[in-house]
Amino acid sequence: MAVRAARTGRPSIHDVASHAGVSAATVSKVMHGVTTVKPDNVRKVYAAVETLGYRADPLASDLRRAKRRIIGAIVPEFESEFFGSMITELERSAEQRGYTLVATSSRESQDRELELIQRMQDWRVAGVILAPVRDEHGPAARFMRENDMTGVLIDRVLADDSFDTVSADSASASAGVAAALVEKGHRHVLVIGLGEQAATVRARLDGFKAAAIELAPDMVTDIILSESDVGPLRGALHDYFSKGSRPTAVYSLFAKGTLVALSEFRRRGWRCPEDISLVGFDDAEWMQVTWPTIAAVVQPVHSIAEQAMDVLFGRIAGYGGKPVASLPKCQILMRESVGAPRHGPRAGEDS
Amino acid sequence: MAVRAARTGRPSIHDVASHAGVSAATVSKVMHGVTTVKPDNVRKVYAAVETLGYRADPLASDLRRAKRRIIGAIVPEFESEFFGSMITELERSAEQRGYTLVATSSRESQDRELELIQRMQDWRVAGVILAPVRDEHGPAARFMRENDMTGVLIDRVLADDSFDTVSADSASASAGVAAALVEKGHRHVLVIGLGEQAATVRARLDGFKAAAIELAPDMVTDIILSESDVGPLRGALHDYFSKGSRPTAVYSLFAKGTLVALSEFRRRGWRCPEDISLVGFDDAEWMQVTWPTIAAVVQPVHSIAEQAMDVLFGRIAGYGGKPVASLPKCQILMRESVGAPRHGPRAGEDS
DNA sequence: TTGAAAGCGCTAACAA
DNA sequence: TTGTTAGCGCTTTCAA
Repeated sequence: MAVRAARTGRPSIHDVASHAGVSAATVSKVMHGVTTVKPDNVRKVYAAVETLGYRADPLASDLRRAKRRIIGAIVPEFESEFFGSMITELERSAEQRGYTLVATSSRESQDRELELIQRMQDWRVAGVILAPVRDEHGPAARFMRENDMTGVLIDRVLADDSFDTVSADSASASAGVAAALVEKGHRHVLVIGLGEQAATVRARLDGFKAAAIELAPDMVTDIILSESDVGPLRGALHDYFSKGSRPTAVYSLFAKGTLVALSEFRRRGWRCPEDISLVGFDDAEWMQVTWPTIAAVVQPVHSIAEQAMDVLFGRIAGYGGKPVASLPKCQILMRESVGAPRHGPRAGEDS
Repeated sequence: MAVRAARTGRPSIHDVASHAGVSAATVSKVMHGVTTVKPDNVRKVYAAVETLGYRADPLASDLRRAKRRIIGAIVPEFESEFFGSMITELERSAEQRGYTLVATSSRESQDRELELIQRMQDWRVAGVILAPVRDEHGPAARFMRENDMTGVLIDRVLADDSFDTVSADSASASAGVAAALVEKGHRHVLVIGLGEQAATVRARLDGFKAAAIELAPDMVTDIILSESDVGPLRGALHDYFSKGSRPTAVYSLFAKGTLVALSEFRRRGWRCPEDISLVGFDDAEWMQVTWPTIAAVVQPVHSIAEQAMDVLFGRIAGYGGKPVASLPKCQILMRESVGAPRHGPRAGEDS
């Protein structure tokens, strides 16, 4: 009796069957807890499983059932704390339900985003969590629509009428930032963002402007949106200050922007918050240990992941209601980098 | 003629076959570029593929070939820049060779590490890149050995005689740090690390001590190793300073330690580098934009990933030589957080 | 309560 | 040059 299959070197369900003196079908039943198997056979099967070290091949099993217990995830990058913890949470949640998460990175490329969603489709994943590069109208989302894929859109998205969406309530977070800045006395704020992230930029910008105007009608809001990449933003920001613009605070709509702003301040010898205040989207561990500590909008990563998976598995189970749009709230951590505006020239400036 | 398969809703190879008026085998041949197919049939198959939007199911294909074009990766966490870029690089490299990377996180747990490697085995992946929680003797590596899995160990590992290993040359990097600190005039350095990461801690520590003693025989090296977690380290570090120890520099052997050190300095009102110098393993984007900029050892992420994948695919291709141990070099960025030791009491200290 | 048979989507051997 | 046949490892009727 061959104890091991010839090809893979691992015992198959047939090896277990012959070892236990039953059929493969019976083994399958035992493995799935079907109760109509004679107790004696159940025992024999378990014994065989034990001695052979048998473990089912989930992919072969999925093939037959025509339903893969795999959830695909596509995020714009792996390098940030935000998406890193997002993947961690999604993975945990998927595994809790007996699924495996296959996480991929679009590396901020819409072309790659499309390739990835196609691969997910090729893999016949049960569902997809897509964090698009730009917004809910990107190529991947379109592909999902055209191919009736089941999935949920997260992060850089607004409400959509084909898919459920979950994203931080950027608008209200921005309103909170505006309120905090106004309260400190700021009346001239520079907002920087990435135009590429169409969905969220709009919400964050509108939320800020609306609240600012309401709370301080004399508020001046400058805006720098870099279309494609972070590089141009760096230049635009430098030009902006070089032309003499002197906002008392900068609000960055995305994580890298906060770094770009800090870098520009450093270049000019400006200190936070003495010379200029700074607050940005996305918290990071380092922000609470540096000098100064950096004020940040904390996105509810856990809630986003949890809610996204909840509705995704609802859809997988066949729920057919209209798409829902969730907007879990952010938290604002006003740290040292935000102070009252100073009067008079900054460090390194002539009168 | 049924254009779509009943079960998955997607056309199968048989749909293409009947649509093109050939057999499934012929379609398969065309898809694989076999040249013994009549040009006319090639054209017909392509046409059918086009109109049906056919794409092969890679998992079904792999099942039959008894070889999955999947590489599994297990890293301790997704949240750090280091492992984030590592996954990005591994993914890129795997895809270049026509494989899909399935990345998972052990969340710094050895139990989970074992479960994950078992799942990789269940999935019959072609190979595994394992970044163990602790070292090359962990449960996952043992499982790989016992089950003849093909894989490569990276990061927190030393040379191994079952598996190829790739990790940054921690010892020489630490020697470089020692040299730089000695050169600045430091003669009392505190080194902090995580005992849990047995493999790298040893190399980094030994490298530092050896070089320090050689370059400055009067060097005093204090060491705090927190066994399990970062939490205890925080306490130990606080106690250490509270007891009056006054090194002029701190060298952190791991990324989080750098944050813990900064946090402790902040708590005491000490400034870098005026009151104490700081240098740590692992660079991060924020380190070059904060005040002060933080000195760091930059690990060669790209090289590690590239070399690991090179040797992994060599093994997959059947190469049977003895395991190799690669040690790509680190780069040391000595930034503002490292200065000459000051004389006299620090800020906030009596006498 | 069981197992033979069929088949998920694909590929590989072989005969024609 | 092609199609038939026989599976990969598993599940699922369905007849016994």
